[in-house]
Amino acid sequence: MSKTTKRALSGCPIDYALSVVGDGWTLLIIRDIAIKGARTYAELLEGWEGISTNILAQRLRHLEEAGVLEKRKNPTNWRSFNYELTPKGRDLAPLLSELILWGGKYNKAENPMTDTVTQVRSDRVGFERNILDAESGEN
Amino acid sequence: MSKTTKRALSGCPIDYALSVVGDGWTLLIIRDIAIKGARTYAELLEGWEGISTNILAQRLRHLEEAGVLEKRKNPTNWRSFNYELTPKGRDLAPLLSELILWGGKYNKAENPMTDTVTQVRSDRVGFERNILDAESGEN
DNA sequence: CCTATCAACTTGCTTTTTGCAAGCTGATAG
DNA sequence: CTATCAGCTTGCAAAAAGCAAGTTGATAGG
Repeated sequence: MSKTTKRALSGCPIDYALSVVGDGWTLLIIRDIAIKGARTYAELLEGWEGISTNILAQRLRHLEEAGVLEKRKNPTNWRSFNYELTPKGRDLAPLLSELILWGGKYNKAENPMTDTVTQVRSDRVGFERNILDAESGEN
Repeated sequence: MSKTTKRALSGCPIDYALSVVGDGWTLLIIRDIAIKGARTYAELLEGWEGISTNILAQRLRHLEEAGVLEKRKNPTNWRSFNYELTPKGRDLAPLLSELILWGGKYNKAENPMTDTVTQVRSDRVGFERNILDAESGEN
């Protein structure tokens, strides 16, 4: 299923959404940026699940091209870059909410992120505002 | 990224959710059942995007094992089966809403499913109730 | 200048997953 | 006892993911 087959062209909004964020890694990257506060390439590499470096680079490029992320110079470390969500990326906040609620409801494993589930359950609006209102330069 | 690596075990609800519905095809299958009303293997094969038969079989097995789908005999055609959403599967309705809203907002292609986007925008509760209240035997 | 540093990638190769076409299965209608 | 047909399997080629090691390039320190 190549990236630009009938998939994105079917015109179905679900299909379009999945063509942008529908692979196994993309929403974890967005989670790390939106919730965990990861910003640099190195921070994203260290995520809990261990994405490999070539795949991370590829996905970041894809997300930039899709207008979900923006790469900008880190103001304090000249050789580092910050990946930030664009408004389009921040608009994924409600999707994250639903993933957290559904995952929190049905995942029976031990849960280090119980606090996040609890937060979304008790104050979904606040959770999403944290993501939506994130300042990132101008945008 | 095998199906049962650290991914599902990280305890993160997003990670768990993605381990169940996070690949490119799964949510399209759920869309076809929940929205398009597809029920049989053959109907699912004919979806707009053209999933291949071995992958469809694999995904259906995975979704059954995860408790999202249920396979039951078709009452009118003895050699056919119906795939139906379980309560866990129907609980994905809000996730579909968000995908549709996000996809509808940012997809700039021609859009055969504009009606669905419009419906979710104007009556999200009703849209989700259609999925959540679907009768499917006992459940 | 010139060399070491280090964040951010690339590259090359192996393993896994996907895609496609063709074939198998098995209950029943005729 | 044979054809049918929905629902799959199987085999093989192509694409994607995973892993380890190497490359790049601006600058800080000598």
